[in-house]
Amino acid sequence: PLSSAEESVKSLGDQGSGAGMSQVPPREPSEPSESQPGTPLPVPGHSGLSIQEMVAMSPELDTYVITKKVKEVLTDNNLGQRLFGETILGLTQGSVSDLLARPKPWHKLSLKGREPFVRMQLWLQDPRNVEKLMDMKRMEKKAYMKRRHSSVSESQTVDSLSGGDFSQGGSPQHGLGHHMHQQQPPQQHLKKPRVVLAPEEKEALKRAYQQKPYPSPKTIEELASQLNLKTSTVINWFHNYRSRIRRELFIEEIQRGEGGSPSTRAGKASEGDSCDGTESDGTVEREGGSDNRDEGTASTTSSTAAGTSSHHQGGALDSLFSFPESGHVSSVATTARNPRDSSLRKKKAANLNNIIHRLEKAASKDEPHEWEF
DNA sequence: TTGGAGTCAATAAT
DNA sequence: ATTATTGACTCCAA
Repeated sequence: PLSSAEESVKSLGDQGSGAGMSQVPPREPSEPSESQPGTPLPVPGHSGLSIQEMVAMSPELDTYVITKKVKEVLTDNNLGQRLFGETILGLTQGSVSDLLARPKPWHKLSLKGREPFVRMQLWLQDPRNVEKLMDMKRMEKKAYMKRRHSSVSESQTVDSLSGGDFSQGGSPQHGLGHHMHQQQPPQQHLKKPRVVLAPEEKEALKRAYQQKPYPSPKTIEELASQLNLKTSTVINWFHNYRSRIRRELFIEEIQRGEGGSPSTRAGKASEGDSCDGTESDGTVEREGGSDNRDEGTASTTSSTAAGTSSHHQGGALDSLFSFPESGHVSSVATTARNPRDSSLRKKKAANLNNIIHRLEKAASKDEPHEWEF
């Protein structure tokens, strides 16, 4: 019943005040050459504007609703993330999985980050797209079967013909930028063993993170040697961890107010919370009764009413002084009260440290600089 | 250079 | 077979 896939992305204000015309890329849809700036994926039918343009004009989209719907459609039709991702979004399976499972709220996305969601929205718009994908799936299977058959009975591989098949769809839109090192030829070299951190190492890193989300190069070196890891690995770990923690905060922000049914408590006691007393958690966590919320400064109140959400207009002020994080320092300290889910509190604390880090960094700069909130 | 955003792609887990 | 996880890499802005 509750479908209403948000608003469409149509209706374009034309060139009312449209600055310059679209520069006609002298590039003819020639061969499978890599178009750099243009539109990698054809983008369904829509007028001739690139997705980039559409993304720029797109109204606010509810990424949560969109991914929910996409997941539903994919499973209902037995369509995999790989095919969907490569064909519709121009992304790999892993990226699709991540995107569908943990979509960041629209206002936190960069122009680039919004692209996949606009594509999904467009895709959902026309049911015929599902049919098309299913057809492709069939074709792939057929080709696969054929290949398997010929390989056993016939030694000859006519790949040369390269009937083009579907593969040309345009997945390699990633074009430049992936000219990894060597590996193609019979290079008996080695494929990077792919570092896999042991659970204990991760624990140690997390502990270090709690203490210092932004370790100095000195600290990083120490950690690296102590854990016997490459410095770059430690650096990458911190980059990734910060980034992923941040995203979880966004998600919790969205889920808040999840009406619906008293489904299974998404408690998800993840993170072992290996609190080794080292907490040093300066976060106050008084147990306040009322849970007063958005004061004059309404934080992103995603009225994620289960389903048929109409048009939530407001919001405009949300991302106002949107530092990487939303919410205000004071808010964080105050809101940290929420007995259940100590991990949430921990994350908020990390978030606070994050902000503090920035403030200190900025404060140490030459000029007294002023905060432009 | 540092940090953030997006992804890739190997490999874990279902 | 698919989907989930995650270290590393590219691109960018400050």
